[in-house]
Amino acid sequence: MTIPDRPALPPRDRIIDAARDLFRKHGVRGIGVDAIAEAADSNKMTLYRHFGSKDDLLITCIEKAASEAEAFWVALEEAHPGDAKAQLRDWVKRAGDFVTVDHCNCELIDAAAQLVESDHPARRVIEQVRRGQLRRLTQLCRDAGIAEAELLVDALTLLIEGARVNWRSAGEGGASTRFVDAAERLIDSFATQQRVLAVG
Amino acid sequence: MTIPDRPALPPRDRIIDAARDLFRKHGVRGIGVDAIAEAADSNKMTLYRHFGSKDDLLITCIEKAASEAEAFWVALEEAHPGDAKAQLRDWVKRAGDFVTVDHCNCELIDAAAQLVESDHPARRVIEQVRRGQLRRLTQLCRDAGIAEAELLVDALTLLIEGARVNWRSAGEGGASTRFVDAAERLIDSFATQQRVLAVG
DNA sequence: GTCAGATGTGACCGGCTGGTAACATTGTCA
DNA sequence: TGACAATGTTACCAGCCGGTCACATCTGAC
Repeated sequence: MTIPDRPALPPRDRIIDAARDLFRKHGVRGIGVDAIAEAADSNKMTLYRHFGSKDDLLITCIEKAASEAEAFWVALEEAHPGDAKAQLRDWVKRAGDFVTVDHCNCELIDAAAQLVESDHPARRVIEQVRRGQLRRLTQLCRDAGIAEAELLVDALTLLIEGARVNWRSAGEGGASTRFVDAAERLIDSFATQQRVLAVG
Repeated sequence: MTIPDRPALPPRDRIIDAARDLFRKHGVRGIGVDAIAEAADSNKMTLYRHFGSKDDLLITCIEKAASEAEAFWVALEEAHPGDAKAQLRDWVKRAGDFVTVDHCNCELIDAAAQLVESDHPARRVIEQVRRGQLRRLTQLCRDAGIAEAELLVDALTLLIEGARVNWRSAGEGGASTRFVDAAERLIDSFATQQRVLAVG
């Protein structure tokens, strides 16, 4: 157990890392603070000195995931400066990895979606992060010349959320590995704008 | 509280109905047997006389949802006898309602997916039900003349699971209302078979 | 009426979990 | 060395929850 490969990290960071990992694997409700502290090679008391409550820890995790998502967009722009179409194509591929690689931090968001009590303090943060992501992706689609950018983004949202859920329940052999293919087809459909009811 | 509009239903059925509703809303982990019994206008003891454990109740709920899904396919065949293309088009529309209407029984399945412990007794049932659904949908696509039926089914799976998750977390205003549009575009794409990398 | 089976009621147990208190340990800086 | 802050350890509390027990109530069949 524990994470012996980064001894230099202070307890607070180790706790956040462990919490993100375990929240992802077991759900927010499925893991206890004791287990988180132990996995972080720390203890419950230190956890509560840094985070006032389990919810507080959860929010911190989400915020860290959000800041990493920020880096995602920066990398996209740096890889294809000024080329929105290339960025969109690259976005699909990276999102595909993002979903199927085990280190998928966004999974935090739907782990937290289990908190159906809509007044949960984490919901606000989650909504804010999600809105930011959607705004950026919509702008990217628009820059890439997609007319109905909002529609495409909604469709891509369904695909990516479905892929995350499916990955967690079905794993390697599941449908989530087809995310990239499906996303590219949708983008094609919106880019060419030729909607015929081909079936029937 | 309680469900006063069906007094004739025996306690066992009321408990199943209440459990499905509450599992859906709060997740399997988020609701207690006491609350289920009370919502069913019954009590915990009667619950445990009919179901050996909470897990047992969960499995019964999933099985009932599965049998209703069976009725779904029967209705589809009756509505368009022998016309696979029409059935596929209708499937999309019905699945769209299925997802966005609050009475979405399939949500049980991903509520149960929170049970990440892979040895949970409900997992077996869930996997079995899911496989059956996929098989039927694949056959329908094939009958409708889709060559790469498995690929299309995987893509539709992602869409529908994403729509369910998104509906729960975002509701009316969310992306899940675009499910039908996205699904039709995907079907078009697979039916016409003309995949050009239109973007870029 | 009465008998049996199903249902309802309240109390209870044990384990887990979020959270706290008190004290011990370590490490660092002067 | 001494002092201080951060961290670790142990024990504990309270509440919730899955599950059980003993007993009361109801209902329909005969």
